[in-house]
Amino acid sequence: MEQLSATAYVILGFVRNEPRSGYEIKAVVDKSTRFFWAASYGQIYPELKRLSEAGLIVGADVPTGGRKRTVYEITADGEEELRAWLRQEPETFEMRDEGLLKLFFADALPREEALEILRSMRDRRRAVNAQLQSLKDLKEEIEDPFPMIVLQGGLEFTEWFADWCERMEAQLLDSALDERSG
Amino acid sequence: MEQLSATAYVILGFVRNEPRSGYEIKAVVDKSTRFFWAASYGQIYPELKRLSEAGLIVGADVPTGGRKRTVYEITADGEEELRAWLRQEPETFEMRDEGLLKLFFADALPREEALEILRSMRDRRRAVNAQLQSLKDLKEEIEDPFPMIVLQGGLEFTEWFADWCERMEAQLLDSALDERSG
DNA sequence: CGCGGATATATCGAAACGATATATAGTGCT
DNA sequence: AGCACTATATATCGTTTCGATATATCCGCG
Repeated sequence: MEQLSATAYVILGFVRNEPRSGYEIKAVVDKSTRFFWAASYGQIYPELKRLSEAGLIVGADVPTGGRKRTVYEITADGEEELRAWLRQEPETFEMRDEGLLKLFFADALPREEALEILRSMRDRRRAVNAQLQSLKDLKEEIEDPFPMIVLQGGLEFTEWFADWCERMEAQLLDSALDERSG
Repeated sequence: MEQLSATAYVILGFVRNEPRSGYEIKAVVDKSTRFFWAASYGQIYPELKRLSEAGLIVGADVPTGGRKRTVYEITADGEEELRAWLRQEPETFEMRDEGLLKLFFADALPREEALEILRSMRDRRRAVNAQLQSLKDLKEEIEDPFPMIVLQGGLEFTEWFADWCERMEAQLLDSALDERSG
């Protein structure tokens, strides 16, 4: 069998404990893993077909009134495939941060405008932190601790990053003073 | 004019102070911005053509022996375009971390194997930290402070992340003990 | 009853990824 | 001098992903 994409395992993970439709998978991804692994409809629906053909999930037609709807459950093979993947060393780690990119080239701006980049970055991280906090607030206590650990990591990360921005802003202000006085 | 991609600005930034070929741009990206903004040949060469046609850079044929070679410089228009972009609020922030994704679904594994994910993540962050440290070591003191600030940020981030992995590992071990004793 | 938003699936062009083809230059080894 | 290997340089191409949108039904609210 072809190597599955990480997005395939996102799907396996989310249909593991309860049956879900493609739409529901997209919704739950957007409320949780999106911060470190996003998925679009253009990935999810074709992937559901592939996983179904491979026998790792099974779909059941559960229409809501007259609108057709297919919910998927994981199979025993799918469970095993998911666990096998979880046991492998994580490979992909990618980051795309336009803020860091702008900061990298900030020498092209007057110093005061360069500082503005750091302030934007800080504000953005704080905003995401608030977003994560509201996610945390509406979550009841559950037996599976891992989603909460990851969410807590997101909270600490955004806090750390925002603080780093402030420290760097202060450092740049200090060095500007040094140059003028010394 | 069409909106330029962030990768276009990476190119503008790197040809700003010295003329560079597409190959050299790829090389310098791979040694610096790759950690928060990667670029492939498939983006760079077409983008060089577009930027050249738009008058934001100019190419000069500077062959090495019999091998043709085009190096690009930024124009006054290109400088202005770069600065205008730097002044805009950063938009894109994306992360894809297969480690966090596996951790998120780690309840599907026995607890001991789940901890192994955190150990892998920690090791990986430490390895990247060492990589960044060696980059830092071979860099002489220069007037532009921003690339070094960003590099220092990468060092602190990888350290923070590795430490977080260790803290979470300890926390999971503790809670496992609690369950057994209480 | 009708409007707007949520549910549900599908698709499609544009962009990005990443691997590789092609060709020449330089470097080191025997 | 001959050879292999790596670096330089540009180009391309199939696959994947993004993200926006088309289509259709359902439900709640006024």
